[in-house]
Amino acid sequence: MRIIRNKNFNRHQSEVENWSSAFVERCRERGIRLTPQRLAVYRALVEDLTHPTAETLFARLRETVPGMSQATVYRTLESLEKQGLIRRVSAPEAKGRFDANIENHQHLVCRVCGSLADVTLPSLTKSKLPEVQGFTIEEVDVRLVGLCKDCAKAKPKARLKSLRN
Amino acid sequence: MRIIRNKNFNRHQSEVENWSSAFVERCRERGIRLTPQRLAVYRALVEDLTHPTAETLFARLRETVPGMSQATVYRTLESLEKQGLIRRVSAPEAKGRFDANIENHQHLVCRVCGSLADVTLPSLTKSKLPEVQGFTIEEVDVRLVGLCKDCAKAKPKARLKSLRN
DNA sequence: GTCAGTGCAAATAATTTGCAGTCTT
DNA sequence: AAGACTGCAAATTATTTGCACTGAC
Repeated sequence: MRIIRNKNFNRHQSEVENWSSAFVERCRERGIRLTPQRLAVYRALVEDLTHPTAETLFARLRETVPGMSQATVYRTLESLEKQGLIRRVSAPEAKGRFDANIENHQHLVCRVCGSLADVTLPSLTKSKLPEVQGFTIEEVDVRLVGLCKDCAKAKPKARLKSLRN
Repeated sequence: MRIIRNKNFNRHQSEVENWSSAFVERCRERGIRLTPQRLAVYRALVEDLTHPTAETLFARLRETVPGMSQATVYRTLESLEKQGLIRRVSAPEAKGRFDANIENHQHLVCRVCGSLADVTLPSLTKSKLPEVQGFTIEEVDVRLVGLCKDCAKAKPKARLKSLRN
């Protein structure tokens, strides 16, 4: 079982460039208007491997892109998601989290600190889509919920605690 | 591949009774205080198979339980979740959805209408937890995203549309 | 009697929307 | 030039919190 996981929080600059130019190309192909804001939002998402929220992205973008507005970030993320150019990751904490990686992969979610990491489990990824009568499955979204290394170290009895509390 | 799915939106009354008394018992065992409100919230969740939001539950409860407050619903759901007596379902629409069924099962999420249905895929359910270095997996949460029967009928070209839009 | 649980109302957080103006194509 | 996209601010939606009171154990 081979695990692909990024320990760093930022993607390599060269990769960011690749992703961005691929993005520009895809937008052109599809006739999606390419504004500086849109590219900036996409780029910021590509750079950040922590699956940031819309708010987090906005906080960063407002510092680098003069006049960047909250609404634009929200609208852009929504529209890119519709285009299938980015992905929204299911985060049951009622906060949207986004991911520029639209390849099939899974997510590790720490139930203590809420951290979200990518992981690729070939066993899950390669298996074909299951079949369910009366429902057209297009995508399988797998969240592996548990304890990240740090939280496992820090709170070995977290589960017991939470049950008692 | 055996599919277990409920077509009705409400659980059978007799089942509701069973679940409720099991709940009462578990609370007693664990020393969790059993207030009428708490039982009412649990019961309302058991009755409703649509994986309702906190708001939806509150809307119903306020009609039947005099004086039931919003805060209580939110607080109760949160505490029952911590106890592992109910489950929060990952709904990437940034709205919490809950489920009284804590057995291992998967969810069908329609990307058009947002409906959420239970499904049990033995192939996924029976397979043992995957292993990932440096992360303790406690639970695998699988969402099968696609089109429900109604939306597949109504919008056969929904995907194309959304790509264009 | 104790303290976890509750109701109410107000606060905070997260996201969306209206509208006038701007910039991509 | 057309209209998709943006900024700003206000509105809405979702969830949380403080505090005084109540009721389960």
